Amino acid sequence: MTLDEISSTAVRLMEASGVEGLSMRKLAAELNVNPMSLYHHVESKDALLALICATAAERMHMPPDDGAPWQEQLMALALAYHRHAKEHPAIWGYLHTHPRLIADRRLPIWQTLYRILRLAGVPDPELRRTSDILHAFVSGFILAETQGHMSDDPEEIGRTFDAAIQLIIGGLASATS
Amino acid sequence: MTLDEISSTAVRLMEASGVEGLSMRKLAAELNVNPMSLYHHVESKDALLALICATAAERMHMPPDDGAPWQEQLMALALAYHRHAKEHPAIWGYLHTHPRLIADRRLPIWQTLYRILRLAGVPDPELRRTSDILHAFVSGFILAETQGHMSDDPEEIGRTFDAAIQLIIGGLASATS
DNA sequence: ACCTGAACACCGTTCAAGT
DNA sequence: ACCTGAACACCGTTCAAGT
Repeated sequence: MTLDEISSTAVRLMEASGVEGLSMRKLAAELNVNPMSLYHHVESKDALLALICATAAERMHMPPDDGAPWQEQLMALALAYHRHAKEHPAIWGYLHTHPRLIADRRLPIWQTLYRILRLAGVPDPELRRTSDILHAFVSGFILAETQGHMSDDPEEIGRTFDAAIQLIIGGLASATS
Repeated sequence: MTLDEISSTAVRLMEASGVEGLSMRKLAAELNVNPMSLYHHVESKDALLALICATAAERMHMPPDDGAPWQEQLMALALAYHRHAKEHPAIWGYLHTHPRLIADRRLPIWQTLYRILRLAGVPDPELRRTSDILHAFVSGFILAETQGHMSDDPEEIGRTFDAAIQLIIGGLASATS
């Protein structure tokens, strides 16, 4: 039994029945192993969830720099992030309620966001603050969506997401002009 | 033993040791009562938490209409909300991860926000969407803050919060002009 | 080094019985 | 109507013992 097997089985359980559907005991049963054996590969349940989130954040595919205006690139990044979160709702739901787990600035998401914000004219000393704000905003949106606070109609949610990003773009433009 | 006693004791436990510090069994012990007695006053733990959140949302004090420009009133509302959330971090942490619990449009927070957005020139059919976006943004910010994703320095957090609201104001201004 | 079983200290909640 | 004790079906994790 490897760490990879453990974490991919845990991901399967989460995708099947949410974070609350993942327990160390169920995970062990799924792997035909004693619950305590897991603790030889992972320090705790929290550590396992942190590992799963870190892996998901690392693997997230980022849109490349296509030379388009920053407004378009920011919209593309937001849409990619949103799509990714919707494809793995359990993991990203957990991650957005534990924002520490995505704090590592070397992650592709932050590198890409920094590049686009520089393009938008955000000065270097403001990059950290501005990227924190934008990520908090998008996190809050996705959390509201996954918790069913938004409309039930996916098209209306799409329009609302668009409007949200347009609002951010307008705000950034007015701050840097 | 009344519902009020139950919920105010539950709030005390939450403020002392977070949501995870509240259990039906500890709550019963605190009230010198059998754990099962609680279920004669409350349907479930979730229902109790929903009641606590609803009460907190209703009681939130809103800044009055002082005739100031919408930008100032929106900033004042955001600051009041932020302050309130910081004073009761456990309740608002739970509420922001369960946004359904603040969905009731009759709550003072929504009434006030609608009034200010109308002042800002947001057309009536857009009020619902725009207020959802703004609330999601502020929720995401507060969640990031309470989870320790933001800076440790309260002054820096204050500056970041200011910048966040200025960004929203700039975005609203560019959308309605 | 890796795995195990028994146990500890908890949970929320059901159910039948008491007053 | 309100409260109770015992029980059910779970948790995460510690610890001592096995190979």
